[in-house]
Amino acid sequence: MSLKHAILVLLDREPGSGYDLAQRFNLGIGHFWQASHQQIYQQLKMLDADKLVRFKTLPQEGKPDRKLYDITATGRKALKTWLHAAEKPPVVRDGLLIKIFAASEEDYPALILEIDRHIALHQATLGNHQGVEAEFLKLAKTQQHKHRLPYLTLRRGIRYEREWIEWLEETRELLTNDELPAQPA
Amino acid sequence: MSLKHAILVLLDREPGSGYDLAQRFNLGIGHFWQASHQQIYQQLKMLDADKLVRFKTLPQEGKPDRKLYDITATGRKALKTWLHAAEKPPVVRDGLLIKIFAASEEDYPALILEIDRHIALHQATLGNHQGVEAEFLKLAKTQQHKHRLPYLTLRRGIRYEREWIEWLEETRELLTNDELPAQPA
DNA sequence: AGTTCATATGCAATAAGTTGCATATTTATA
DNA sequence: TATAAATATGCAACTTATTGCATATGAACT
Repeated sequence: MSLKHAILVLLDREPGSGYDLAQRFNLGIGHFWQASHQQIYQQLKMLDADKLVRFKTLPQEGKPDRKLYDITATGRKALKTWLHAAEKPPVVRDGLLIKIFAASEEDYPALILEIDRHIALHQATLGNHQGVEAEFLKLAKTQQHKHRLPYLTLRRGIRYEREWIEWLEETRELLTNDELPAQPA
Repeated sequence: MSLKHAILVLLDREPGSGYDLAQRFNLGIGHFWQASHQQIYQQLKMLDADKLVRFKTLPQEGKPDRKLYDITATGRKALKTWLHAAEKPPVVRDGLLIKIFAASEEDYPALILEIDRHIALHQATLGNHQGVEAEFLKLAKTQQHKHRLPYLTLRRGIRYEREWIEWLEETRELLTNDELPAQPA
């Protein structure tokens, strides 16, 4: 299961609490893996039961105690094994495409509004990604080299969003004018 | 839930058995929704309980009886309502990207083999999509117009696969030579 | 003074998807 | 002649993810 390994990867880079991990999922690797804090806490508990991670409790005032998790040697071994195993490409399940597939002309106005909404969402995500890229590009070449692999995955995120926007804009145009595409995809 | 509505969409176009639907998922709309036969049978049962579909049993010899499902008026109404509701963009969860993110140099050879495997998978899918597109392009313009929306979703599938292949090939190249990308994404 | 946000963890119920198994025949392939 | 593939439906167990709720405080906003 990949969520477990995503957590192991993050903890391998730097120990942290469930809360920390939730932030790293959002800000650091959200372009290829998303997880809610509920899911993260559940998985940390299971990873602990399997001895792949361990934690020490840091008492705090007012707030619940922080549990600082760290990967174990067993965890590192499991991670390495998983890293060398075959991975299935993700299954595609896209509700918006069902809607576009199934629409009739009376649905076009609503659909175009929905497409606009999605364009805005993807543009926002793209903007975030490009912000992160800009930070990376400011680094010295040696630092860039150090973070090259995360950067390669970010490039995938950027292109994914860009591709979405291009397709959505083209599709919006074709729906508006009820036309066929001028060329093959 | 979208799987239910994907089934309603297919039944709205043409009644069919669970088995038929599984084929249509594979061959017709697999580029934006995938479902196993087990899942389809489960959902058909629930859709029937909710009166969104109904079926008649067609006795057969040797094989189990075919249950020919059809959408009901209630089902059509539910479908229309869903079609006009907002849809969240699909969450991204990609195990291969975790692996690339987390790899160290000793993992590169295994990773490059895995990337090659994924390139082949995406190329096969792209080939299938392009075969379907070629069929579409052979049709007369009036026929093309009739199937324009499914074709627009297919274009998305084609570009998705193409984008994957481009990124995988570039990434493979950069990993092989341990280089940084020449330009921003 | 009241609301929202950030910090920090968690339970419980439900929904959605996967995996493995079971049955039974016909037709095509090696 | 044996094996696999296509036809046709389904149960059961399990895994994975979502949704809603609960708690408790400090800081910042309105």
